[in-house]
Amino acid sequence: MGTKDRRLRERAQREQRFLDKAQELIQRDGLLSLQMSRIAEECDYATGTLYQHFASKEDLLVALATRNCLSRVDLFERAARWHGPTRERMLAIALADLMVIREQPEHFRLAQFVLTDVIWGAASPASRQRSLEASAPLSALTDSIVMDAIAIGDLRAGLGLSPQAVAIGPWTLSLGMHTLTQAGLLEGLIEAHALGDPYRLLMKHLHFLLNGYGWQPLFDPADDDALDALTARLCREVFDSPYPQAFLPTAPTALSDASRIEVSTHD
Amino acid sequence: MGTKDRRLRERAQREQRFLDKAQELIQRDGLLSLQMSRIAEECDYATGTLYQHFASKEDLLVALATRNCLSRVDLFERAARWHGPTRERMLAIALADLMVIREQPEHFRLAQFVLTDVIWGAASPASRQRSLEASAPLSALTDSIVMDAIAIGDLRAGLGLSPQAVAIGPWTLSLGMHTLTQAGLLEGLIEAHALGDPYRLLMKHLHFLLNGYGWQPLFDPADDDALDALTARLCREVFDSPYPQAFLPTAPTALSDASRIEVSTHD
DNA sequence: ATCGAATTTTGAATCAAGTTCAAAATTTGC
DNA sequence: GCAAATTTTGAACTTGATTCAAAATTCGAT
Repeated sequence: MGTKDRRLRERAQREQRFLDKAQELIQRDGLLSLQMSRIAEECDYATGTLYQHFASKEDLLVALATRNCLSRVDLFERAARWHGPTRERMLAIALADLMVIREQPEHFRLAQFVLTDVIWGAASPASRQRSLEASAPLSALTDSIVMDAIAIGDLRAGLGLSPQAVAIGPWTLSLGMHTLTQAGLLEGLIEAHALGDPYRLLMKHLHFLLNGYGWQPLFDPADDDALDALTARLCREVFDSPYPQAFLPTAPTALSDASRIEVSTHD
Repeated sequence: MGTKDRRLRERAQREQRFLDKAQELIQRDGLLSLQMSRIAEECDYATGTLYQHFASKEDLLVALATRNCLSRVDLFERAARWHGPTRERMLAIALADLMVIREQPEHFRLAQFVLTDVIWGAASPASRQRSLEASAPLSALTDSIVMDAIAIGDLRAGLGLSPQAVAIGPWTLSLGMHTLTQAGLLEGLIEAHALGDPYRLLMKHLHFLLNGYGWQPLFDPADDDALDALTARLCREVFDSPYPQAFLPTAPTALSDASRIEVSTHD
């Protein structure tokens, strides 16, 4: 029954092509102007065929976000399985996230859009389920770091929290910072108050949080040089990746009127 | 020239009515099924009249989110101007956020949706500007708490960060946690690992973060009773509000299979 | 009070996409 | 080689945002 297999394989390939094309169109024209008929057309298929794969536009978006999620697993694995101090492994996870976002900001915007109840709620339960399953490995990896840290003694057992509950802290901190950054909500603040690069800011806050947990060895985020050195080393040793330009402290520009406080949306 | 004034006032009133109705419809049928024509119709106006106020549906949504933001200012002010330790005032800000979200989860979902580049990008620059301005007072209030803390000595000056940069930490932590919670992404984890209420979890992580800053007086988040006592006291003293049910530790239910890790979407 | 200009309101018409589905094309099993 | 089963097609349908010419209202001056 090789024929059956072949057809299934071809079908799966086509699905990937659709997703590739969707990705491409989003990258080119933005999420806003993504059209189902366009995706099909540019793949030389009829619209109806596209609907054979995805029950709705929302479903397609969720599927795309899910695939993006899966594509991140290997990067996270490198971070989690790296042979280094547990605290640095946790930072490496955040760094992995960060690298992806810098390379492909649309991935994050899509994920953000998909998490919206408008989209999430309109997607089919099956798509949602698949999406949830795709992210399980990612949280499992971060959880394992916390467990290692407790086992080794880098992290005082307990804290009154399960390992999973601890892992949620850095996760939410990153998520929140990325959300603000992507929305451009920090730009006003950054200019007005010379906050420096938002990702550098994220790394600092992560260190503060880890310090708060008492995660050994403690680190002083105020020491910019040490922060740079550590971040650069992790990029190199864990990811063979150059130290991201974006992290360098912003060149001191002429400060604009400090009374101008620009932004937020506190919820 | 009272006539001109009256017309302007009436116009503004009508705009509020439109927003009220939009809010109501969202609450009733969800953001997904909000229709422009419906809003107009239920206010006994023609669709075109609605478009006299809002250039597009996106504009209306941004305007609504902006108004919600403004409505929160007084709550934040109570927190920021409360006569208590700076650390507790900062917690009160987070608590204010939390109370709003529990009372009106749609407010948060709307804000989340609006921050999406699909909506934000489609809104008019004027709407965006107004929205940014509306949130400035909120960040100004939190910033002022940080500045007070530094002035009093509760927070070691510096940390290598400006007051604004410090304030961004708790903000992002809250934002991220709310995002996960709203999306229902924690539900699987919570059941599987008995995390307890997500908002209780948020309060704990906030304490860890503040401890990480060295914000005096330090607090041990592992002490559930003390956490409850503190949270309850703040609710009462700052907001005259009863201690939210939701904060109580979840009743120990039969734990489901601990190997089942359900969720995430790490970005 | 009345008239014509200016402004505002109206809602049917327009337009844009997402979605469907009956007909056409293709594949399968015999 | 053929009929049943499956898949593909894309024009038609549907929904809902947006527009805009006509109708109604307000205004300012006489």
